[in-house]
Amino acid sequence: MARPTMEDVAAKAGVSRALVSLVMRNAPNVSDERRTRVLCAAHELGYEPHAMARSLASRTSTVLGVMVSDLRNAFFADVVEGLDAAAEAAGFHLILNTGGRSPARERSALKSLLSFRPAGVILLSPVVPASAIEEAAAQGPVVLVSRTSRVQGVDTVNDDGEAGSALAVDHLVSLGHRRIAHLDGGVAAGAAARRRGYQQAMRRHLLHPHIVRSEHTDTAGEKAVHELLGDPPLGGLPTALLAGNDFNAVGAISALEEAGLRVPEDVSVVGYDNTSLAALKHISLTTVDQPRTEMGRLAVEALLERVRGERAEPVRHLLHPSLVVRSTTAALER
Amino acid sequence: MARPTMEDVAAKAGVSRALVSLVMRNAPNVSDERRTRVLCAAHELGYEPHAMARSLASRTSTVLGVMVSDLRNAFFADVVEGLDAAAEAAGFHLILNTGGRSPARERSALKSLLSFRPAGVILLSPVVPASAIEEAAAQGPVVLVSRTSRVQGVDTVNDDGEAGSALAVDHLVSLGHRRIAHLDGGVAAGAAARRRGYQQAMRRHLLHPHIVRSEHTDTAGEKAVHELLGDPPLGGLPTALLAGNDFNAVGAISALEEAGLRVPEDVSVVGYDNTSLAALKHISLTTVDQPRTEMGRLAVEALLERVRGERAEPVRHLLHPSLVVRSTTAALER
DNA sequence: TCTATTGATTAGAGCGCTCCAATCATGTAG
DNA sequence: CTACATGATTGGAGCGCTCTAATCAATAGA
Repeated sequence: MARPTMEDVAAKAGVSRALVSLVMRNAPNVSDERRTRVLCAAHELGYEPHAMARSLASRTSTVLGVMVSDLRNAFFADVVEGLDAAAEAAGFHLILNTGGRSPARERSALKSLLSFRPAGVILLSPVVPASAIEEAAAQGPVVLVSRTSRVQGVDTVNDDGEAGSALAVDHLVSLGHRRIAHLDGGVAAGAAARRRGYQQAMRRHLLHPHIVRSEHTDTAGEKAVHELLGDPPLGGLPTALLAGNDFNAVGAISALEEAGLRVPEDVSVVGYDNTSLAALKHISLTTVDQPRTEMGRLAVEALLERVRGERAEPVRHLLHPSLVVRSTTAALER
Repeated sequence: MARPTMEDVAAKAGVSRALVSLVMRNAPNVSDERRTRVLCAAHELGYEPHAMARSLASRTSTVLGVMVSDLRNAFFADVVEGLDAAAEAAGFHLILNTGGRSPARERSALKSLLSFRPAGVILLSPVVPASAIEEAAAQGPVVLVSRTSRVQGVDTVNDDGEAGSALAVDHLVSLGHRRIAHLDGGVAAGAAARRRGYQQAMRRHLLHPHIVRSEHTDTAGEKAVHELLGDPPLGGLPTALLAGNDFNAVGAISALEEAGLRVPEDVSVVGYDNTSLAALKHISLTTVDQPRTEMGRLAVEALLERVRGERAEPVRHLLHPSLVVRSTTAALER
């Protein structure tokens, strides 16, 4: 026997299908007597409304399309948690895709999401061209996370990479450091902002920026330190390092220690992302924390504001990171 | 203007709605001439079929409900990646929920998923009682990942925790170790199997198991080592440790090193899970790897076999882990 | 007494699609 | 030629629901 429908409940409760519909949406103007009768019948039959039929008939959707470029990245997994919590609280559901950082796959993933006519779409660090985003935006509200874009009518939620780097530099300067190098994340998402923030902060303190091209991996961090030690900048070896992310920082630390330099006594190191890695006592890395779950929450909030028609102008959230000071930074010994 | 419907495409192409439907499902027995005409019209209008309407009309679903107990756990994030890849390849979509390890929240999350009448449901390490799983199973196929259950008609996909521990113990024994302790994961999911596997493997080698109650965190690993050092077992301090997971192992290592013991020269340590942590050169932890993405793939496969009616008997996949030997284990020096 | 007024209830159309059965072309054998 | 396949095309019902407008009952006002 198939799952019961509204018709079955109506028959059992001896009312019309429309009344059942009203009760299921707990509309006002239904007598208590009928309401309980319908509710009982529904319960006895194990009836649950059919979300898709409801969506089709009401021409509204409770589904939010989410495309994640890479779920393996703990950052996005955390954002999705925030997304889900906020969506659930508002009675919405997530339909989720991964794009694998391939424009072609992401494009088809996006198309796939749109075929469900979601209330809106949230894209986490997409690599698709702006045109694809524009197309999606023509179908409904779009929120971009960890990606900026000037597409009309698209909201964005980003972490303020510049501010994060500034926070780190300020911290190091306050500890007396003046020769601070940056191990940069290359083309990785967000790396440009971090680099910019570093440069600006250094100039603000009237210090010379020194950037070593690197990547967001521990081996790249090691390699960068080797380069630095092999070919020190004019002013001498840096006394502090701002790594592109935590993995890079850990690599840098192990290379420093191998070279006989102590962290933080000889060199201070700051990471970025506050991954679970950084929190390990064994590593205890000073790092920049981004409010990841909060980013998810804000993304849903922005989307729902549009869905509800409460706002039409685009909003661009730039979230403030915070510095988590642990044991890899110390005052400069003179 | 609203999104175009099949009707619009039919009008534009000068054919009936039914023909458009046939073309969209690329059914046979449609003349090439009409097919291209419909396809052109659809393309010009930017028409895409409405997945929910399609689902409602065809009484079939391309949606798989997925409930994840905790997405922040990298293990599940990886499984979801596998899930998504397999689902996409088969033309299915994921609708995803998180349960936050709370039975109440999970229950409502599950209900929520079922309201979409998915083709089936996949639960990742759910904490809901068997009755809830039974209810879900009454509505359609259910696959359990990282949770065993004897519920009728439910498939399960698990990593073989016993085999993993055995692998680790065998490795240590082959290196000459005989006093091997286990830092156990307590009530964490999967910990019991790992403990069992350790005990069985030790007995098989005619060795005395020694279990230290611990948890899946680095601080717990440290604490466990302190206990071990403060109150050594009868036969003397262990020369090798099998930790409950990688975090625990890292904590154990730092406690050992603090106590002046070298890893692996004095004590070998094996982790479990092969997290990104273990792969860091700085840590380079020997650990047990579970085929996470593969687990996701198998879960979808099992589900779709049921959906397609290819199988009725329950299947219980037990995936074989493998040992990743890195630098925290070495032959016992005598 | 009759008409408004209000609140509770329901019939019926329709959301965008699929699917069955019916129809309409063709060609092919009798 | 007619009869009959065979393949291409279409009308129309219906998936499970919502929503508008209509209906009905009950009370209040004149």
